[in-house]
Amino acid sequence: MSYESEKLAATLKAAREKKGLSQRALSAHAGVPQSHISKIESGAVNLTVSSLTAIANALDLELALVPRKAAPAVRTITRSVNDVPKATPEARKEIARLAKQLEHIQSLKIDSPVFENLQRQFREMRQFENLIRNTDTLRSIREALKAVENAGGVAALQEASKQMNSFRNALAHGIADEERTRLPRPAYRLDGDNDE
Amino acid sequence: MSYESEKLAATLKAAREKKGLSQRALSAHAGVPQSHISKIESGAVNLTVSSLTAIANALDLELALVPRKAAPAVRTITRSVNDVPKATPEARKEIARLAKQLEHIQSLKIDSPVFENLQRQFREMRQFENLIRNTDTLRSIREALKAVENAGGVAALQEASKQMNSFRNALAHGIADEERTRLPRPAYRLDGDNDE
DNA sequence: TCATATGATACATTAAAGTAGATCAAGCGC
DNA sequence: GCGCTTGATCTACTTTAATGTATCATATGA
Repeated sequence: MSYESEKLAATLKAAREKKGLSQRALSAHAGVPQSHISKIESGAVNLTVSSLTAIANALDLELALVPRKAAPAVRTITRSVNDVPKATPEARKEIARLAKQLEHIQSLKIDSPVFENLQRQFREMRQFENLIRNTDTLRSIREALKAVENAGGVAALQEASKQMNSFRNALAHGIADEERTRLPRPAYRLDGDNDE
Repeated sequence: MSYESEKLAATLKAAREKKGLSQRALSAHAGVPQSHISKIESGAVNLTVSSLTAIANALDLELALVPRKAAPAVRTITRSVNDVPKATPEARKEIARLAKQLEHIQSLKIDSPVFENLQRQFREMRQFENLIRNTDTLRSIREALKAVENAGGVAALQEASKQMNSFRNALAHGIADEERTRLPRPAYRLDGDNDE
Protein backbone atom coordinates (compact mmCIF):
# COMPACT_ATOMS: atom_id res chain seq x y z
CA MET A 1 0.00 0.00 0.00
CA SER A 2 1.19 3.42 -0.87
CA TYR A 3 1.70 6.21 1.59
CA GLU A 4 -1.21 8.12 0.12
CA SER A 5 -3.53 5.19 0.56
CA GLU A 6 -2.48 4.60 4.13
CA LYS A 7 -3.01 8.25 4.96
CA LEU A 8 -6.42 8.09 3.35
CA ALA A 9 -7.36 5.01 5.34
CA ALA A 10 -6.18 6.62 8.55
CA THR A 11 -8.13 9.78 7.78
CA LEU A 12 -11.31 7.86 7.19
CA LYS A 13 -10.90 5.82 10.33
CA ALA A 14 -10.12 8.87 12.44
CA ALA A 15 -13.12 10.72 11.03
CA ARG A 16 -15.40 7.80 11.74
CA GLU A 17 -14.19 7.44 15.30
CA LYS A 18 -14.46 11.13 15.88
CA LYS A 19 -18.11 10.99 14.91
CA GLY A 20 -18.54 8.09 17.29
CA LEU A 21 -19.78 5.76 14.56
CA SER A 22 -19.20 2.05 14.47
CA GLN A 23 -18.22 0.45 11.18
CA ARG A 24 -21.72 -0.95 10.96
CA ALA A 25 -23.35 2.40 11.57
CA LEU A 26 -21.17 3.96 8.92
CA SER A 27 -21.96 1.06 6.66
CA ALA A 28 -25.64 1.88 6.95
CA HIS A 29 -25.09 5.55 6.18
CA ALA A 30 -22.69 5.04 3.34
CA GLY A 31 -24.28 1.99 1.79
CA VAL A 32 -21.05 0.05 1.91
CA PRO A 33 -20.68 -3.35 3.60
CA GLN A 34 -19.06 -3.33 7.01
CA SER A 35 -16.63 -5.97 5.88
CA HIS A 36 -15.47 -3.67 3.15
CA ILE A 37 -15.10 -0.72 5.48
CA SER A 38 -12.93 -2.86 7.67
CA LYS A 39 -10.73 -3.74 4.73
CA ILE A 40 -10.55 -0.13 3.64
CA GLU A 41 -9.55 1.13 7.05
CA SER A 42 -6.83 -1.46 7.28
CA GLY A 43 -5.51 -0.30 3.93
CA ALA A 44 -6.08 -3.70 2.38
CA VAL A 45 -7.82 -2.43 -0.73
CA ASN A 46 -7.27 0.11 -3.42
CA LEU A 47 -10.70 1.63 -3.22
CA THR A 48 -12.59 3.30 -6.00
CA VAL A 49 -13.71 6.88 -6.02
CA SER A 50 -17.33 5.85 -5.63
CA SER A 51 -16.59 3.96 -2.42
CA LEU A 52 -14.42 6.75 -1.20
CA THR A 53 -16.97 9.48 -1.80
CA ALA A 54 -19.79 7.41 -0.36
CA ILE A 55 -17.90 6.92 2.86
CA ALA A 56 -16.43 10.40 2.92
CA ASN A 57 -19.81 12.02 2.48
CA ALA A 58 -21.27 9.92 5.24
CA LEU A 59 -18.49 11.31 7.40
CA ASP A 60 -19.04 14.90 6.29
CA LEU A 61 -15.85 14.91 4.35
CA GLU A 62 -15.36 16.19 0.86
CA LEU A 63 -12.97 14.82 -1.69
CA ALA A 64 -10.77 17.54 -3.11
CA LEU A 65 -7.86 17.86 -5.49
CA VAL A 66 -5.78 20.71 -4.26
CA PRO A 67 -2.80 22.22 -6.07
CA ARG A 68 0.42 21.24 -4.38
CA LYS A 69 1.15 24.87 -3.86
CA ALA A 70 -2.04 25.27 -1.86
CA ALA A 71 -1.71 22.01 0.02
CA PRO A 72 -0.01 23.41 3.13
CA ALA A 73 -2.66 26.05 3.53
CA VAL A 74 -5.37 23.44 3.12
CA ARG A 75 -3.73 21.26 5.73
CA THR A 76 -3.67 24.19 8.12
CA ILE A 77 -7.35 24.91 7.61
CA THR A 78 -8.28 21.27 7.98
CA ARG A 79 -6.30 21.03 11.15
CA SER A 80 -7.92 24.10 12.63
CA VAL A 81 -11.32 22.57 12.02
CA ASN A 82 -10.34 19.16 13.28
CA ASP A 83 -8.48 20.18 16.36
CA VAL A 84 -11.43 20.86 18.51
CA PRO A 85 -10.79 18.97 21.70
CA LYS A 86 -12.13 15.49 21.38
CA ALA A 87 -14.64 13.97 23.71
CA THR A 88 -13.02 11.40 25.92
CA PRO A 89 -14.33 7.86 25.75
CA GLU A 90 -15.40 8.10 29.38
CA ALA A 91 -17.38 11.25 28.70
CA ARG A 92 -19.12 9.65 25.77
CA LYS A 93 -19.85 6.54 27.74
CA GLU A 94 -21.28 8.47 30.65
CA ILE A 95 -23.37 10.59 28.31
CA ALA A 96 -24.71 7.46 26.65
CA ARG A 97 -25.67 6.12 30.06
CA LEU A 98 -27.43 9.34 30.88
CA ALA A 99 -29.29 9.30 27.59
CA LYS A 100 -30.44 5.78 28.28
CA GLN A 101 -31.58 6.70 31.74
CA LEU A 102 -33.54 9.62 30.35
CA GLU A 103 -35.19 7.38 27.76
CA HIS A 104 -36.19 5.06 30.52
CA ILE A 105 -37.71 7.85 32.56
CA GLN A 106 -39.59 9.03 29.50
CA SER A 107 -41.08 5.57 29.19
CA LEU A 108 -42.53 6.09 32.66
CA LYS A 109 -44.75 8.84 31.24
CA ILE A 110 -44.08 11.32 33.98
CA ASP A 111 -44.88 14.21 31.67
CA SER A 112 -43.69 16.95 33.93
CA PRO A 113 -42.45 20.27 32.54
CA VAL A 114 -39.49 19.72 34.79
CA PHE A 115 -38.60 16.63 32.79
CA GLU A 116 -38.97 18.41 29.48
CA ASN A 117 -36.73 21.10 30.76
CA LEU A 118 -34.21 18.51 31.84
CA GLN A 119 -34.20 16.98 28.40
CA ARG A 120 -33.60 20.31 26.77
CA GLN A 121 -30.73 20.98 29.14
CA PHE A 122 -29.34 17.57 28.28
CA ARG A 123 -29.44 18.29 24.56
CA GLU A 124 -27.75 21.60 25.08
CA MET A 125 -25.13 20.04 27.27
CA ARG A 126 -24.33 17.44 24.67
CA GLN A 127 -23.26 20.14 22.28
CA PHE A 128 -20.29 20.69 24.52
CA GLU A 129 -19.49 17.09 25.21
CA ASN A 130 -16.07 17.64 23.70
CA LEU A 131 -15.19 19.91 26.57
CA ILE A 132 -15.93 17.39 29.26
CA ARG A 133 -12.80 16.22 30.99
CA ASN A 134 -14.39 14.95 34.14
CA THR A 135 -17.48 12.83 34.44
CA ASP A 136 -18.17 13.17 38.16
CA THR A 137 -21.00 15.60 37.69
CA LEU A 138 -22.60 13.45 35.02
CA ARG A 139 -22.44 10.47 37.31
CA SER A 140 -23.95 12.53 40.10
CA ILE A 141 -26.81 13.58 37.84
CA ARG A 142 -27.44 10.01 36.88
CA GLU A 143 -27.55 9.02 40.53
CA ALA A 144 -30.13 11.70 41.14
CA LEU A 145 -32.20 10.38 38.25
CA LYS A 146 -32.22 6.89 39.64
CA ALA A 147 -34.03 8.25 42.65
CA VAL A 148 -36.87 9.39 40.40
CA GLU A 149 -37.95 5.85 39.80
CA ASN A 150 -37.67 4.67 43.36
CA ALA A 151 -38.95 7.40 45.58
CA GLY A 152 -37.75 10.88 44.71
CA GLY A 153 -40.32 11.73 42.07
CA VAL A 154 -40.33 15.26 40.75
CA ALA A 155 -38.10 16.46 43.54
CA ALA A 156 -35.33 14.20 42.25
CA LEU A 157 -35.93 15.47 38.75
CA GLN A 158 -35.53 19.00 39.96
CA GLU A 159 -32.30 18.19 41.70
CA ALA A 160 -30.96 16.57 38.51
CA SER A 161 -32.11 19.50 36.44
CA LYS A 162 -30.37 21.94 38.73
CA GLN A 163 -27.11 20.05 38.43
CA MET A 164 -27.49 19.67 34.68
CA ASN A 165 -28.07 23.36 34.27
CA SER A 166 -25.04 24.31 36.28
CA PHE A 167 -22.90 21.78 34.41
CA ARG A 168 -24.08 22.95 31.02
CA ASN A 169 -23.42 26.57 31.90
CA ALA A 170 -19.95 25.74 33.06
CA LEU A 171 -19.19 24.03 29.77
CA ALA A 172 -20.83 26.70 27.67
CA HIS A 173 -18.81 29.43 29.29
CA GLY A 174 -15.65 27.61 28.62
CA ILE A 175 -14.88 26.98 32.24
CA ALA A 176 -12.99 23.77 31.90
CA ASP A 177 -13.99 21.40 34.61
CA GLU A 178 -10.35 20.79 35.36
CA GLU A 179 -10.46 24.35 36.62
CA ARG A 180 -12.45 23.13 39.52
CA THR A 181 -10.60 19.95 40.05
CA ARG A 182 -7.19 21.57 39.67
CA LEU A 183 -5.77 19.56 36.86
CA PRO A 184 -2.84 20.97 34.88
CA ARG A 185 -3.85 22.60 31.61
CA PRO A 186 -1.98 22.79 28.35
CA ALA A 187 0.07 25.95 28.15
CA TYR A 188 -1.00 26.68 24.61
CA ARG A 189 -3.85 26.10 22.20
CA LEU A 190 -3.68 25.29 18.54
CA ASP A 191 -6.82 27.15 17.69
CA GLY A 192 -7.28 30.72 18.69
CA ASP A 193 -11.05 30.84 19.05
CA ASN A 194 -11.16 30.83 22.80
CA ASP A 195 -12.95 33.75 24.34
CA GLU A 196 -11.69 33.97 27.86
CA MET B 1 -21.67 8.87 -13.25
CA SER B 2 -22.12 10.82 -10.06
CA TYR B 3 -21.68 14.53 -9.75
CA GLU B 4 -18.55 14.05 -7.68
CA SER B 5 -17.00 11.87 -10.32
CA GLU B 6 -17.78 14.27 -13.10
CA LYS B 7 -16.31 17.13 -11.16
CA LEU B 8 -13.22 15.05 -10.53
CA ALA B 9 -12.87 14.21 -14.19
CA ALA B 10 -13.29 17.84 -15.15
CA THR B 11 -10.72 18.90 -12.58
CA LEU B 12 -8.17 16.44 -13.89
CA LYS B 13 -8.75 17.42 -17.46
CA ALA B 14 -8.54 21.12 -16.68
CA ALA B 15 -5.35 20.61 -14.71
CA ARG B 16 -3.78 18.63 -17.52
CA GLU B 17 -4.68 21.22 -20.12
CA LYS B 18 -3.45 24.00 -17.92
CA LYS B 19 -0.08 22.33 -17.76
CA GLY B 20 -0.13 22.00 -21.51
CA LEU B 21 0.22 18.23 -21.40
CA SER B 22 -1.26 15.85 -23.92
CA GLN B 23 -2.93 12.71 -22.66
CA ARG B 24 0.08 10.77 -23.88
CA ALA B 25 2.54 13.03 -22.10
CA LEU B 26 0.56 12.72 -18.91
CA SER B 27 0.37 9.01 -19.46
CA ALA B 28 4.16 8.86 -19.48
CA HIS B 29 4.44 10.87 -16.29
CA ALA B 30 1.72 9.11 -14.40
CA GLY B 31 2.36 5.61 -15.64
CA VAL B 32 -1.21 5.19 -16.78
CA PRO B 33 -2.20 4.26 -20.33
CA GLN B 34 -3.43 7.07 -22.52
CA SER B 35 -6.53 5.09 -23.32
CA HIS B 36 -7.37 4.97 -19.68
CA ILE B 37 -6.79 8.67 -19.16
CA SER B 38 -9.20 9.31 -21.99
CA LYS B 39 -11.83 7.18 -20.32
CA ILE B 40 -11.23 8.83 -16.99
CA GLU B 41 -11.56 12.33 -18.36
CA SER B 42 -14.78 11.43 -20.09
CA GLY B 43 -16.11 10.11 -16.79
CA ALA B 44 -16.54 6.63 -18.20
CA VAL B 45 -14.88 4.83 -15.31
CA ASN B 46 -15.04 4.74 -11.57
CA LEU B 47 -11.33 5.06 -11.01
CA THR B 48 -9.38 3.75 -8.09
CA VAL B 49 -7.47 5.82 -5.63
CA SER B 50 -4.19 4.55 -7.01
CA SER B 51 -5.01 5.76 -10.50
CA LEU B 52 -6.31 9.00 -9.15
CA THR B 53 -3.26 9.75 -7.05
CA ALA B 54 -0.89 8.72 -9.82
CA ILE B 55 -2.49 11.15 -12.22
CA ALA B 56 -3.05 13.84 -9.63
CA ASN B 57 0.56 13.77 -8.53
CA ALA B 58 1.74 13.99 -12.10
CA LEU B 59 -0.38 17.12 -12.33
CA ASP B 60 0.93 18.56 -9.06
CA LEU B 61 -2.35 17.97 -7.37
CA GLU B 62 -2.87 16.44 -3.99
CA LEU B 63 -5.79 14.29 -2.95
CA ALA B 64 -7.38 15.61 0.21
CA LEU B 65 -10.36 14.83 2.40
CA VAL B 66 -11.53 18.09 3.80
CA PRO B 67 -14.21 18.52 6.45
CA ARG B 68 -17.38 19.91 4.95
CA LYS B 69 -17.07 22.82 7.29
CA ALA B 70 -13.69 23.70 5.83
CA ALA B 71 -14.61 23.02 2.23
CA PRO B 72 -15.57 26.59 1.27
CA ALA B 73 -12.29 27.92 2.60
CA VAL B 74 -10.40 25.24 0.72
CA ARG B 75 -12.22 26.11 -2.47
CA THR B 76 -11.28 29.74 -2.01
CA ILE B 77 -7.62 28.91 -1.51
CA THR B 78 -7.59 26.58 -4.48
CA ARG B 79 -9.19 29.20 -6.65
CA SER B 80 -6.72 31.84 -5.60
CA VAL B 81 -3.88 29.57 -6.59
CA ASN B 82 -5.49 28.53 -9.86
CA ASP B 83 -6.59 31.90 -11.04
CA VAL B 84 -3.28 33.06 -12.32
CA PRO B 85 -3.83 34.37 -15.81
CA LYS B 86 -3.58 31.57 -18.28
CA ALA B 87 -1.26 31.51 -21.23
CA THR B 88 -3.14 31.97 -24.46
CA PRO B 89 -2.95 29.20 -27.03
CA GLU B 90 -1.23 31.57 -29.44
CA ALA B 91 1.41 32.43 -26.89
CA ARG B 92 2.06 28.78 -26.19
CA LYS B 93 2.21 27.97 -29.85
CA GLU B 94 4.63 30.76 -30.57
CA ILE B 95 6.80 29.74 -27.63
CA ALA B 96 6.85 26.19 -28.88
CA ARG B 97 7.97 27.43 -32.27
CA LEU B 98 10.71 29.45 -30.66
CA ALA B 99 11.85 26.49 -28.60
CA LYS B 100 12.04 24.39 -31.72
CA GLN B 101 14.01 27.03 -33.53
CA LEU B 102 16.43 27.23 -30.64
CA GLU B 103 16.85 23.47 -30.66
CA HIS B 104 17.63 23.64 -34.32
CA ILE B 105 20.24 26.30 -33.81
CA GLN B 106 21.78 24.25 -31.04
CA SER B 107 22.12 21.37 -33.48
CA LEU B 108 24.27 23.67 -35.60
CA LYS B 109 26.90 23.64 -32.83
CA ILE B 110 27.49 27.35 -32.85
CA ASP B 111 28.66 27.25 -29.23
CA SER B 112 28.72 30.93 -28.67
CA PRO B 113 28.26 32.45 -25.21
CA VAL B 114 25.72 34.69 -26.88
CA PHE B 115 23.62 31.63 -27.67
CA GLU B 116 23.87 30.28 -24.15
CA ASN B 117 22.77 33.64 -22.88
CA LEU B 118 19.86 33.61 -25.26
CA GLN B 119 18.77 30.21 -24.03
CA ARG B 120 18.87 31.36 -20.44
CA GLN B 121 16.80 34.38 -21.33
CA PHE B 122 14.36 32.12 -23.08
CA ARG B 123 13.98 29.91 -20.03
CA GLU B 124 13.43 32.92 -17.83
CA MET B 125 10.94 34.35 -20.23
CA ARG B 126 8.96 31.13 -20.24
CA GLN B 127 8.29 31.51 -16.55
CA PHE B 128 6.09 34.43 -17.44
CA GLU B 129 4.44 32.92 -20.45
CA ASN B 130 1.09 33.32 -18.71
CA LEU B 131 1.44 37.05 -18.98
CA ILE B 132 1.91 37.11 -22.71
CA ARG B 133 -1.07 38.62 -24.46
CA ASN B 134 0.62 39.50 -27.69
CA THR B 135 3.01 37.38 -29.67
CA ASP B 136 4.41 40.00 -32.05
CA THR B 137 7.69 40.27 -30.22
CA LEU B 138 8.10 36.53 -30.09
CA ARG B 139 7.52 36.32 -33.79
CA SER B 140 10.02 39.06 -34.35
CA ILE B 141 12.61 37.19 -32.30
CA ARG B 142 12.01 34.09 -34.30
CA GLU B 143 12.50 35.99 -37.51
CA ALA B 144 15.79 37.26 -36.21
CA LEU B 145 16.85 33.72 -35.37
CA LYS B 146 16.12 32.50 -38.85
CA ALA B 147 18.79 34.87 -40.09
CA VAL B 148 21.36 33.06 -37.98
CA GLU B 149 21.27 30.08 -40.22
CA ASN B 150 21.36 31.95 -43.49
CA ALA B 151 23.74 34.81 -43.12
CA GLY B 152 23.44 36.75 -39.91
CA GLY B 153 25.57 34.55 -37.70
CA VAL B 154 26.34 35.83 -34.25
CA ALA B 155 25.11 39.29 -35.09
CA ALA B 156 21.61 37.88 -35.62
CA LEU B 157 21.90 35.99 -32.34
CA GLN B 158 22.73 39.20 -30.57
CA GLU B 159 19.77 40.96 -32.09
CA ALA B 160 17.47 38.16 -30.95
CA SER B 161 19.00 38.16 -27.51
CA LYS B 162 18.49 41.87 -27.16
CA GLN B 163 14.83 41.57 -28.04
CA MET B 164 14.38 38.57 -25.78
CA ASN B 165 15.92 40.42 -22.89
CA SER B 166 13.70 43.40 -23.32
CA PHE B 167 10.62 41.22 -23.68
CA ARG B 168 11.45 39.18 -20.61
CA ASN B 169 12.01 42.29 -18.54
CA ALA B 170 8.73 43.74 -19.63
CA LEU B 171 6.92 40.58 -18.57
CA ALA B 172 8.80 40.27 -15.32
CA HIS B 173 7.95 43.80 -14.35
CA GLY B 174 4.32 43.22 -15.04
CA ILE B 175 4.12 45.64 -17.94
CA ALA B 176 1.30 44.15 -19.93
CA ASP B 177 2.25 44.06 -23.55
CA GLU B 178 -1.14 45.33 -24.59
CA GLU B 179 -0.05 48.49 -22.89
CA ARG B 180 2.46 49.13 -25.61
CA THR B 181 0.66 47.88 -28.67
CA ARG B 182 -2.69 49.50 -28.03
CA LEU B 183 -4.73 46.65 -29.31
CA PRO B 184 -8.48 46.69 -28.86
CA ARG B 185 -9.43 44.77 -25.78
CA PRO B 186 -12.57 42.87 -24.89
CA ALA B 187 -15.03 44.99 -23.01
CA TYR B 188 -15.45 42.37 -20.33
CA ARG B 189 -13.61 39.42 -18.91
CA LEU B 190 -14.97 36.22 -17.52
CA ASP B 191 -12.24 36.00 -14.96
CA GLY B 192 -11.59 38.90 -12.70
CA ASP B 193 -7.82 38.69 -12.50
CA ASN B 194 -7.07 41.74 -14.56
CA ASP B 195 -4.93 44.32 -12.86
CA GLU B 196 -5.60 47.58 -14.57
C1' DT C 1 -0.04 16.65 -50.12
C1' DC C 2 2.20 14.06 -46.62
C1' DA C 3 3.44 13.49 -41.92
C1' DT C 4 2.54 14.04 -37.22
C1' DA C 5 0.16 14.52 -32.83
C1' DT C 6 -4.08 14.76 -30.90
C1' DG C 7 -8.15 12.46 -28.22
C1' DA C 8 -11.47 8.78 -28.62
C1' DT C 9 -12.45 3.77 -29.14
C1' DA C 10 -12.13 -1.20 -29.65
C1' DC C 11 -10.69 -5.68 -27.98
C1' DA C 12 -9.05 -9.41 -25.04
C1' DT C 13 -7.09 -10.38 -20.75
C1' DT C 14 -6.02 -10.09 -15.93
C1' DA C 15 -6.38 -8.52 -11.40
C1' DA C 16 -9.03 -6.94 -7.99
C1' DA C 17 -12.89 -4.18 -6.14
C1' DG C 18 -17.30 -4.79 -4.55
C1' DT C 19 -21.33 -7.43 -2.64
C1' DA C 20 -23.85 -10.57 0.44
C1' DG C 21 -23.59 -13.22 4.22
C1' DA C 22 -21.69 -15.80 8.00
C1' DT C 23 -18.45 -16.36 11.61
C1' DC C 24 -15.05 -15.24 15.10
C1' DA C 25 -12.76 -13.42 19.36
C1' DA C 26 -12.60 -9.51 22.40
C1' DG C 27 -14.74 -6.26 25.30
C1' DC C 28 -18.43 -4.35 28.06
C1' DG C 29 -22.83 -3.88 30.45
C1' DC C 30 -26.14 -6.17 32.98
C1' DG D 1 -22.62 -16.29 33.12
C1' DC D 2 -25.31 -14.17 29.30
C1' DG D 3 -26.24 -11.02 25.74
C1' DC D 4 -24.89 -7.46 22.82
C1' DT D 5 -21.70 -4.79 19.98
C1' DT D 6 -17.35 -4.16 18.35
C1' DG D 7 -13.86 -4.89 14.33
C1' DA D 8 -11.65 -8.51 11.71
C1' DT D 9 -11.83 -12.35 8.68
C1' DC D 10 -13.60 -15.85 5.55
C1' DT D 11 -16.30 -17.66 1.55
C1' DA D 12 -18.33 -17.49 -3.01
C1' DC D 13 -19.81 -14.79 -6.60
C1' DT D 14 -20.25 -10.74 -9.77
C1' DT D 15 -18.68 -6.73 -11.65
C1' DT D 16 -15.39 -3.82 -13.46
C1' DA D 17 -11.04 -1.23 -13.22
C1' DA D 18 -6.82 -1.44 -15.41
C1' DT D 19 -3.50 -2.95 -18.92
C1' DG D 20 -1.53 -3.50 -23.56
C1' DT D 21 -2.02 -2.84 -28.06
C1' DA D 22 -4.05 -1.20 -32.00
C1' DT D 23 -6.94 1.64 -34.76
C1' DC D 24 -9.52 5.77 -36.08
C1' DA D 25 -10.76 10.61 -37.50
C1' DT D 26 -9.20 15.07 -37.06
C1' DA D 27 -6.65 18.89 -36.75
C1' DT D 28 -2.26 21.24 -37.56
C1' DG D 29 2.34 21.86 -39.57
C1' DA D 30 5.85 21.21 -42.88
